[in-house]
Amino acid sequence: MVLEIGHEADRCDCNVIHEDVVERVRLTMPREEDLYDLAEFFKVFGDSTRIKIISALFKNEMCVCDIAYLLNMTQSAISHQLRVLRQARLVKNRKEGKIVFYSLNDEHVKQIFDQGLNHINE
Amino acid sequence: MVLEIGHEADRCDCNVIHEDVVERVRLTMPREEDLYDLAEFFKVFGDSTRIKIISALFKNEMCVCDIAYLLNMTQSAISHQLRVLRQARLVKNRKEGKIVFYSLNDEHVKQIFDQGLNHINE
DNA sequence: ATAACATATGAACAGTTGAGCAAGTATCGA
DNA sequence: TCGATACTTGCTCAACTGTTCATATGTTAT
Repeated sequence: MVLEIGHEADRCDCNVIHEDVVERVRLTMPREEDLYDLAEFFKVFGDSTRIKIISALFKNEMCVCDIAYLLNMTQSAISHQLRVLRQARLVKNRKEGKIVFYSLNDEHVKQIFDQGLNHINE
Repeated sequence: MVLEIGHEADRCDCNVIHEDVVERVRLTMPREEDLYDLAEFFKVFGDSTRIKIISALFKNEMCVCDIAYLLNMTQSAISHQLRVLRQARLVKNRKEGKIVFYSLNDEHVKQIFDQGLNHINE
């Protein structure tokens, strides 16, 4: 098999390659960077503490302390996770004196959450 | 504040708790176990290698070697990740002699994938 | 049988991540 | 101004995860 210059087959250690299929697929795939961002996005959903927080905020905005109480975890742990959710733009907050209320910040979240539930319940 | 017997406020180290809100939220939340499974499910999407594999399989079924070639990774690495995807019931495979072809196994996957893309592109 | 090859798997290792602790910031009330 | 309180953040460590290497399994051709 003739490899083109610069062809990225350095690590692939097998021979049966359906070149036509691979190249066709390559054309349809999103940019590498977008796929990376997408994985980062789903990573945020991939932790049970964060999923619980998201699930809780569907019903009501809540302050950090309420969430810590609800989930029986330290305020620090919740605050750390809220930061992750904030950075992913999944939650927003408003301040009322000392108290910070968090709520969801995205319309897609509920749909993604529910479709995930569909999958695990089928 | 009076704590009920067996109340799970052991680790919460603050005082301002909106009990009514918290208890109302608690009633609407899915079972702990389902939330755990949901996090496990999203964890599978939270790795760029697996996202690339999923993204590739939208277009065509492919053998392990094709995927390794496409992503310029070792066959072993791909095989390991395909196992994760298989265990999450996201892909299925069919065997043709020595070659194993993988394809997607779920209708929700495309929707979840696309809604994730919506989020990062907004 | 034996060789060749596509894929799977186990162990090891590096890198990442979540939680707790302790210290810090910001706001309120006295 | 001072203490109390709601929250945030830096650090550390144990636990987890993805990749590689070496090896095993299963299929085909000779």
